[in-house]
Amino acid sequence: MARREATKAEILDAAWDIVRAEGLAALSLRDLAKRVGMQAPSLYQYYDSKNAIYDAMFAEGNRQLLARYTKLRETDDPIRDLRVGARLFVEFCAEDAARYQLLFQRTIPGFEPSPESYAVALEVFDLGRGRLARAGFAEKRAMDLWTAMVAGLSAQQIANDPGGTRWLRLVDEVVDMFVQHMTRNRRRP
Amino acid sequence: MARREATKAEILDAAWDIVRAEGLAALSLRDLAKRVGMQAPSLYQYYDSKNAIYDAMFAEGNRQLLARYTKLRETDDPIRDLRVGARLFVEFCAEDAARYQLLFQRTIPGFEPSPESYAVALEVFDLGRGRLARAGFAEKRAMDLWTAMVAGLSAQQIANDPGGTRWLRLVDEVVDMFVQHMTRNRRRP
DNA sequence: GTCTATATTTGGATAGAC
DNA sequence: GTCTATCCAAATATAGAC
Repeated sequence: MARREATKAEILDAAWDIVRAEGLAALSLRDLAKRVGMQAPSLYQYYDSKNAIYDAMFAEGNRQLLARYTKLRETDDPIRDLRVGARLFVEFCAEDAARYQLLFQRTIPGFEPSPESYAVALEVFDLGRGRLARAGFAEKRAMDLWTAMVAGLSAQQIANDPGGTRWLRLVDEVVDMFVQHMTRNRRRP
Repeated sequence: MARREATKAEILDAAWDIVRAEGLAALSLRDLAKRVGMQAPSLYQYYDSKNAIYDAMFAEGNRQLLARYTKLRETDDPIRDLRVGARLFVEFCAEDAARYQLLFQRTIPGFEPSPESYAVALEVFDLGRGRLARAGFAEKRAMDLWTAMVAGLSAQQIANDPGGTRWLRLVDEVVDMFVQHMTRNRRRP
């Protein structure tokens, strides 16, 4: 039935509302049920446990990110694509701190994503790696450097200027710095 | 009495043991009391609340970091000092994920550091800013770029290679990349 | 200063009626 | 499929005896 899927989606939406307002760790089944007009035990008709809800949120967040990435069409300027992609990522992180915490930090004791959900996260990662390789940076070291810089911009933006653009507007500069550095040091021991 | 201070320190040590083993959010007064051989209510003789314990841990963590920084004596090569300082920071973060979470992320609902504890964190920040200025990078933009890169290396090291050196060993390269970039783009609009 | 006892709240999860 | 009732566990915090 589509009805069931609609209810599951409604529950997830309410869960996002709660974690955005109260913090990721503050999610409780009672609050969640109240918000969708149910009693708490009824939630178990839709999700097997609280962690199953976190897991569905994890997968959904990664699918959102994947959707934005795939919507970006590649141009004939892969460096420009890198800038756009990096900006997309930092914006995605900055617009929802709770989601960022769920997707990229491991702060909920006892929760870890299921293999199926984690597969979506891997897809995102591989897509990013592909874009980077297409720009000429296929080595593992390049990808490690790249992820560190994008992660750092995101972390600082969220932690020290939520809602602002203080680190977001450094994205282009960082990408250029990276590209120049990697180009200059190409193929050296 | 020094006895009281010794007991407070013992409690803090036990709290660090717990969060390192179980996660920052998994700290409970019952477990903590058991570990120091008390009943839970007795802890209130030493700390007013659970958040007061988090607060003391926050201050202690920052004092540890500050101590390591001040132990680094400045040389006549400020760029080299930057490398050493950045490595120190990433190592400090990587060696204790729970401490990193407490000091640099805001994941405990309802906890925020007291002004006194936060003052220590500011001291750390100012010290880093001073080192960076001494190397010739005094602009706010430079500091923002710098913190993003160091934070990114730390975050990736903790999240994706705990106990390893995969991002730690990129520190020197990142510092050089930063220095070359900032030097090249110096004094431009 | 430490304890026992307990208040109070909150939470995840299950049983079983309807 | 939703509810009520409840279980069970865990948690912070307080009161008051010793």
